[in-house]
Amino acid sequence: MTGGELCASCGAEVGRTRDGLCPECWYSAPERPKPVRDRFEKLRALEAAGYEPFAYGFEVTDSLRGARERHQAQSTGAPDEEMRVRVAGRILSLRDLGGSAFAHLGDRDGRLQVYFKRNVLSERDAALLDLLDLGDWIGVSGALFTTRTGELTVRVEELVLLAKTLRPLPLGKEEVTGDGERVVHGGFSDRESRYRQRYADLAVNPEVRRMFALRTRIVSGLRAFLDARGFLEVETPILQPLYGGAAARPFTTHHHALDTRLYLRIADELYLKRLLVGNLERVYEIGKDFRNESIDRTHNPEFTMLELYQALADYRTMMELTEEMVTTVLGEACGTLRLSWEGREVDLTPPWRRVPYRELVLEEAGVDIASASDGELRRAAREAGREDAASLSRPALVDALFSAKVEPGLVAPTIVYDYPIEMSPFAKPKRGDPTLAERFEVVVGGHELVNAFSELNDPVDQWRRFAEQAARREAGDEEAQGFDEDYLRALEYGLPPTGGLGMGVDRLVMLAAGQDAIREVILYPILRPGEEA
RNA sequence: GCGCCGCUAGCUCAACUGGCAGAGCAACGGACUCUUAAUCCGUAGGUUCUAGGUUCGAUUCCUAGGCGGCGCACCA
Repeated sequence: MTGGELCASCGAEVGRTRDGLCPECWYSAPERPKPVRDRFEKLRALEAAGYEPFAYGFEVTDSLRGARERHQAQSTGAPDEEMRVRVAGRILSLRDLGGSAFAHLGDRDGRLQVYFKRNVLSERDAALLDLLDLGDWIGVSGALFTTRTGELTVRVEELVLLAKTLRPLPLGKEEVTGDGERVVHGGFSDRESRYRQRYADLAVNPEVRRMFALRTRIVSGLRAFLDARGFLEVETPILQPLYGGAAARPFTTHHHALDTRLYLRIADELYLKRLLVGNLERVYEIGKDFRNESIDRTHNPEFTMLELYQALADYRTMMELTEEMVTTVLGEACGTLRLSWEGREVDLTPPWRRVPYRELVLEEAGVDIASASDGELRRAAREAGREDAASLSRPALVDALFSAKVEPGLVAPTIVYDYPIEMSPFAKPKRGDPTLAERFEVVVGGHELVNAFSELNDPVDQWRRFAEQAARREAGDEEAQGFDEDYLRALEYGLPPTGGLGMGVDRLVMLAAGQDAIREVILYPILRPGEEA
C-alpha cells in the first residue's frame, strides 16, 4: 500500500493517473482518437502473441542512405544483383496489396523502399506485418533489387519490430512528380504545433532535420576555424552576481545556500576579457545568453552567442577575422556564398564593403551626426517615424536614425565602423578622434550579425565609463551597466591590447538556411505553456 | 505593451447574409502478390479554444479570457 491513485474506471492502483485513469484505461478510453485506441489494441495483441514491441537494439549493415550509396558504388548495371542489407527506420508509408506490401522506411537522412512478400516471410513475420502502423520503427533484412518502376527496394526476408507507436505521426503524403521534385500533401505545417512538438516536426519533416544538421555544421565549423588559429574554447559562468557586457534586462534567480541574488548572463564579455588578463591570449566561447526582452521573429530570450577575444589585436584585425571566419564557415556548410534571405539575394563573397557609421547616416538620413544640433537630430528622427523623439537622448536619436534609415537597406554584408563613443562603454576611443569608438558591426540582409571593437583596456577610462553607466542606471535605465569593481581590478593587472567580437549564431544560421524566423533555427524556442495533448 | 488576423476530426483544410458540421489523408472492415499522393467497396471518427451573452436557433454575431501568427514598439 503506497497510497497511489486509483483508476476511476477499473480501480487499479497506479502511482499517478492521467485524467483519473490507469494506462490501460486511458489508452482505451473513448476520448482518445480512434487511431490511438487501435494502436494500443495492437500493442496488446503484439504482447499476447509474444512479440517484443519495444526492442533493445538492432544491428544494421547500412543506414538507408548508406545502402543506396553502397548499391550504387557496387552496381555494374546488371539487373537483380544480390546485395544483402540489414536496415532500420520508421515506416513512412505503407501500401498493402494483400499478398504483398510496399513501405518506405525513413531514418535520419535517408529513405528506402522495402517490399514484403507474404510467401517469402515466415508465418510469424507475416502476422507481424498486420500489426504494423505508420510511424513504427522496424528493422528488416533482405536483398536489394530494383522494382519494375525503377526504385531501389529491399526484398524483406526478416522483419523485426523495434518500437511500436501509440500515436499517429502527422505524416503527409509524398509525391514525386515527373520532374523528380518532391511534393508533400497534407503534412505538418502549423508553426505552433511544430514548435511545441518538435519531435514530431523532426520525425515528419526531413527538411527540418536538414536545417538543424546545417546548424550543427556551422557551429562545428566555427570551432574548427578558431581552434586552428590557436583560440582556446572556454566556459564562463552563466549565473553571475552582476550582469554586464551588453544592454539588456536580465533574468534573475536566487541561490538558496548562498542566499544571494544571481543573474543569468546577458553576455560573456567581461569574464572572457578577464581571461586575457590571465594570459590566455586567445579565447572564445559559444554559449547561451539570456535577455529578458520581448520575443519576435528575430529574438528569442535565450540565444546562442559566439564571443572571441584576441590579444595584441585591434578592431581592424577583427574585421579581417570576421570576414574570413564567416565566409569560410558558411562556404563549407552551405557550399556557396550566394545566399537568399527574406526574399533578397545576399552575396557574402569578400571583400565586404567597409563604411564609417557617420557616412552612412549622412547618406541615408541626410544628417551629419558630427555637426548636427540636437534639434536637427530630433527632427530627423521624427521624420524617420520616431514619435518619441522628443524624449530621446542624443545617442539614442542617432541610433534610432541608424536603425530606421540605414540598417534595413544594408543587404550585402557591410562593415559599419567608428561608432559614437557614448554607445560603446567597452570600446577604446578611436585613435585621433575621441568622440568615436573603435567599434564595428557587420550588417547583412538588414540585420546586425556581428559587433566588435578594440577592447578598452585602460582601467581609469573604464572606471569613468562605468560611472556614466551607473548614473544612467540611477536615472532609471535598467539596461545600463553595473559598476563592476572586480572587472576594474582585473584591468588594473593589465589587459593587453585586444580585439574582440560577438556574433549571433542563431542569426548566422538563419542567414545560411534562408530562414525568416529565429524559432526555425532553435530546436525548442520559448513558448507560453500550452494545453496538454 | 499596442494593432490586425487566426483557432473546426489525429493531420491539412471547407461550411454564403445565423438554419441538421463536411472533404482529403490517417484509422477500422473487405478485395488485390511490383505499389509509390496505390486503387476499389464499406464503416467509424467532433466539448467547432474556454466562459458568458444575444437569438426559436451560434462554428458564424457580441463581451471577456487563453494560445498562436503577422506587424509596430522594445531589443545601444
